[in-house]
Amino acid sequence: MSAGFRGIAEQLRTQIERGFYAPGTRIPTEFDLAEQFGVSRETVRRALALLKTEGLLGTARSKGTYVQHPPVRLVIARYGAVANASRERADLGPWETACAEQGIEGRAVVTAVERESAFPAVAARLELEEGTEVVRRSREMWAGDRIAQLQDAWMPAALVEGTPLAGTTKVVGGVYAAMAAHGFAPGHVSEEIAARISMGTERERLSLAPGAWVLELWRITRDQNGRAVEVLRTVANASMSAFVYDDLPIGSAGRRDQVIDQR
Amino acid sequence: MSAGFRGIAEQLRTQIERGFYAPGTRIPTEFDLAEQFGVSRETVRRALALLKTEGLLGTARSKGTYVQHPPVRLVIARYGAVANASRERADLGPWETACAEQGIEGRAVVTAVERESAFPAVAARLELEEGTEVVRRSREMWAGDRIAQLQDAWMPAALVEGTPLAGTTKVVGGVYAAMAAHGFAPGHVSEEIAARISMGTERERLSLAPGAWVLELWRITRDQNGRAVEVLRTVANASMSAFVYDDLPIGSAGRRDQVIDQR
DNA sequence: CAGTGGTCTAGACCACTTT
DNA sequence: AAGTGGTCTAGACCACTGT
Repeated sequence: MSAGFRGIAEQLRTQIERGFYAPGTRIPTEFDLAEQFGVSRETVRRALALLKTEGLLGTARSKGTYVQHPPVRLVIARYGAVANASRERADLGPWETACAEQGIEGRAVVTAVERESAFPAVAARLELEEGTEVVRRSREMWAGDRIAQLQDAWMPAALVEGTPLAGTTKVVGGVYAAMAAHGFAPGHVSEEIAARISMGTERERLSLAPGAWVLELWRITRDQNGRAVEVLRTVANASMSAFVYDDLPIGSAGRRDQVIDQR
Repeated sequence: MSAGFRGIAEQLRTQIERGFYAPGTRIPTEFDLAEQFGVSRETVRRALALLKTEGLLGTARSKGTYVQHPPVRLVIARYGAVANASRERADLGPWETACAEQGIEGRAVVTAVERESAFPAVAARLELEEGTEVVRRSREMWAGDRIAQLQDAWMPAALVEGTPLAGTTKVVGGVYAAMAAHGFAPGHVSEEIAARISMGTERERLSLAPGAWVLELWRITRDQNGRAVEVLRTVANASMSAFVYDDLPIGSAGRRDQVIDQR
């Protein structure tokens, strides 16, 4: 039970959870813990490594090992009444508005708008030939001092040419409104959520530890005629995010069994 | 680049991705790798530990280190047209059907049906006083020889008393049909998806490595009057799962991301 | 029995920060 | 200069597997 580095990790985990070591405070040095537990420093380091991958501890080189604050979970409404809640100021995007409502400073920063060839994952979702020209809008969604999400949106170049959607500036009034104004009003969307290990550049941009996970969400937006007009990929810090689908209607209106759960 | 245990991990990762070490095959022993890279065995072990938390490698005690097969992603339709796809055999539940469509043998096993007091997370979602009596149905969702999901469903005891829903056998025709037959037909559902580190018993039951992540999905089902009649918690192997919401209708009011809560 | 991965040690050097 | 975490080593013993 209490033997080995796993046992040491368990004891430390308990102490953290019970508040003996409070979030933000420093725990004893590796040498001190080694002496305290009567083991070598390497054994302590193995225990600490476990707690680091669990997100309970973080280290600052040459400074010490700190108890991490529990991650702020941004609950992001993807659908439903909540998603249409009050939005007084039209100059603020949904991300900023939402964060503001929670007392978080939210910013959405457009990092790139570029024309490129659709790679397979994008082409398939837009129902285009691979290599067809598309316009990519890349954005960083900030929550406080961290990037919570990276977003890339692709639209067929033929569709957005000459509209503000192909420009590098923020789209005033929102992307969906602009789409509607140019004749391809969104009709419905499909979303897919999966989790995976963070990779290369995104790990740095999201300030994630090696081995930390991300949530990858793909959304396909179709117009009233069912034509795919936009595909959006969101890569989110998994421990900071939750996605909500509110008030999905089921049962009535001739559609039977619309929700498949795992029964 | 090639220095240190991270560099060794990177070289091995590349070799695995390029097929030099194929899925299911054994890689050289730790001693051999140490000699091959000209480092100590401990350094090799640190590199292997990285690849294990990434899910690329697995170890069998006293047998060797093996390249893991890429995880099978079970795409699980939560909503929409896909969820209404062919379902010829009424005796098969949605889980079995979904698995069959992806060429996997799926089974749903009821592991427990018990009466208990609602703990806070359940009581809040069912809008009950904490401690109110509820009936829990626990199930394991198998995909092949592994458990892909653990599910617990709670319903107010007062609602299901005397119906098949309080029984320990599989509910023929589906839970939703049984609910409708007893006067609380489902009207709409809300779902919330988040990711977190796997814990204690669930890690063993899902055959996960320490530090592996799970997706936790909560669904609240409401009847036509908006009363919460069931809450379902699904804990899924994160690397094996994808959740899909198809054909979500967008009102003219628009639908947008929003941060609605913080914890 | 030898082979394999799991654990542990005592000591070393480094890069970096704080005093 | 002292303290701290990051890396690495050479060697040891264990539990378990397969021959």
